[in-house]
Amino acid sequence: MASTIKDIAQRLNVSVSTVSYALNGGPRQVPERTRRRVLEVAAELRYRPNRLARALQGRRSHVLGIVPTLVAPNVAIGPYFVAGVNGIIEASEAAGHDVLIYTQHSSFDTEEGARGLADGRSDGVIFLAPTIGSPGPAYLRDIEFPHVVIDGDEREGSLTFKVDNLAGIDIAVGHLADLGHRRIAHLAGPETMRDGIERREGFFRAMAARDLPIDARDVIEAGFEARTGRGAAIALLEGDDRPTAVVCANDEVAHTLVAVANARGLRVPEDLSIVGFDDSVFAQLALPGLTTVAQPTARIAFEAAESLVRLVEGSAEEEHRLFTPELVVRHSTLRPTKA
Amino acid sequence: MASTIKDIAQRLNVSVSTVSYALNGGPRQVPERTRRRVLEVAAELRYRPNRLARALQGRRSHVLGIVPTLVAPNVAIGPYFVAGVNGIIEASEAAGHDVLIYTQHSSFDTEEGARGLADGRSDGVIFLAPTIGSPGPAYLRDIEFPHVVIDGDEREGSLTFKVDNLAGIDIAVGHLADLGHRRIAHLAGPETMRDGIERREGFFRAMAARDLPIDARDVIEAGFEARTGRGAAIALLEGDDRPTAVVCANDEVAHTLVAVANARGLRVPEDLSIVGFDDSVFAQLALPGLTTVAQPTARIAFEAAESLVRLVEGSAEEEHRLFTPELVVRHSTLRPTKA
DNA sequence: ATGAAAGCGCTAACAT
DNA sequence: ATGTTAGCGCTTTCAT
Repeated sequence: MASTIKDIAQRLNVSVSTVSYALNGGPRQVPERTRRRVLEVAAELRYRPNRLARALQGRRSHVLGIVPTLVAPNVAIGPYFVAGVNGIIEASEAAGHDVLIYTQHSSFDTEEGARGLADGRSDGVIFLAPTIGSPGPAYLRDIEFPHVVIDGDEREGSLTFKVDNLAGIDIAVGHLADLGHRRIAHLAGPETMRDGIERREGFFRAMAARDLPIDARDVIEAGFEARTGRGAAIALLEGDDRPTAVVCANDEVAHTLVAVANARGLRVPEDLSIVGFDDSVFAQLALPGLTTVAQPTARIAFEAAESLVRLVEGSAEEEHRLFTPELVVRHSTLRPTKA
Repeated sequence: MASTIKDIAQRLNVSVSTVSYALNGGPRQVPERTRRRVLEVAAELRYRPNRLARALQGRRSHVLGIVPTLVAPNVAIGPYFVAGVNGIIEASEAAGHDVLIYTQHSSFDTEEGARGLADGRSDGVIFLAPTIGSPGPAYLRDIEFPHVVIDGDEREGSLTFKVDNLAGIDIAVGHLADLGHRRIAHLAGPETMRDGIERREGFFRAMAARDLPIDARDVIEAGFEARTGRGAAIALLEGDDRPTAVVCANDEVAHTLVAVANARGLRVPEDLSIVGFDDSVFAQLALPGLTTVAQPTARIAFEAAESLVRLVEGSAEEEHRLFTPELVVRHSTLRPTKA
């Protein structure tokens, strides 16, 4: 059995409050001599503070919760998730918080499940790319539990952080159009996620803005994962009448498209130009290096976590931050070869 | 202010115990009628259980802690860490636990810091590739706090899980030797980490077992990251008298070596064969596809987490599991070209 | 059947 | 200066 401040107090014949103050160095003064003896006995007894008890009493756990998207069993392995978690961890560490990952993600889709988030174990939570209509953020807003949303809906009462998807897709399409492409396709993200919807919308707008026609066969839902994108990639490339360039919903799908294209004997970028979205760690390692719309995922998450910390501490400025993406040109895009 | 069972009890003029039993469905019987009314009022008051209080009382938090290695600020971004965390999350979810990442990693290197791990917030912790001599595992063993160690020292009193590094390097060297390479180099991992040490040791043994000489210039410490490996890669390749093949401490270093080799005008695998270690997600996407020693990182972590759960629950079998790696041959290795 | 009360380990307000 | 005590929200033993 681990020892407690009570054990220390008994050994020294002092009160628990004295021990508590000695251990914490305040707020009440404790004579140096007593303080030292407390510390000695604490070491001797291998005392370690129970942060659970402290959190219960102080109503502060110093933990930030992360609610992963409800997408797949392997969420935690995607580069987007990883970058986000990394940013959150960095910010948390700086703020003296630890990070709790709510793993029971299958249940967060119901209010029932969302209730489990505000359970005292975290001071606030971060939704990482919640699916559209997920009741979590709305529920937490109702009960006024501190939370921020990354890449989700900009609802009132929630702090939100996301990349400017419209602008991102616009520079992607612009880049391809500048190279001379006219038939440009889009492997779209899931309709169940904000980023998916906005990028698709952005594609339509960017094409329209340039008076570029969109072939009905050229917009196919591909999801956000390699696994889900394969079928769409195959469908897009079958037959000889195909686009000369593709804007993908994210890098993972873009990599898959490269692989599928290669398997079909198409060379990238000579026969097909491909643009990704995210600039995940893979993008530069891949062959060819992927031209992609870079979003500062880790920094977005970092700032979201920082805001959450402020929110927890009471300085509650509502904000909806939009981060500006940038095009990174590598080697998966080229002017179309004259047929 | 969030409502508590006390609020519910007052509203209904029943005792808190009745409410508690009604809410939890036991262990004591509560008349159906009362039970329903409790549930109604609970919903009305937006009651949600405080798991902190429950954990304090029940001495079980249902949280597994992860202690990341003390390596770099960006630990959480490496594919190894990611795979490990993913495995842990999967296992935790299945066991009904959440996952707490202890982010204050700068401090775990001292016993002082290690003490902060057994703070009641987690039922047990998982060390993910702790540095050699890190006092954490030893300390937790002393205070008998449940913990498991992945890719660390096999110390008594701790459950350990790791890949068979010696065997892994042996098949890597064997593969290269079979191809006909004789001058094989090793970009070694850090001496501060178990995997680094064992793989280096494995390299010496595997070479000796095949009567292959090792040039003193051909074993260079490169760390486990792209950042740390670059210098070593450059040093290894400078001059014309260089090895024909290199066994790298892990995939990240191998990818860096490929990049450095390309920058020097060397083609992989024609001019230089490269073997990695891990089979991280990058390995197959990279160009050329990386020949590497695959270790089931996620599964190792998964099983470690499962064992930890059992340990927490009292079935304490000491174990030191060794997982068998496998060679995955892709396109970064080839027989040496006759000079 | 159900209420009262102890106690998990801690902090801090309230004595003295 | 320091001790006593009331909670934080919950579970569970002990009474009734």
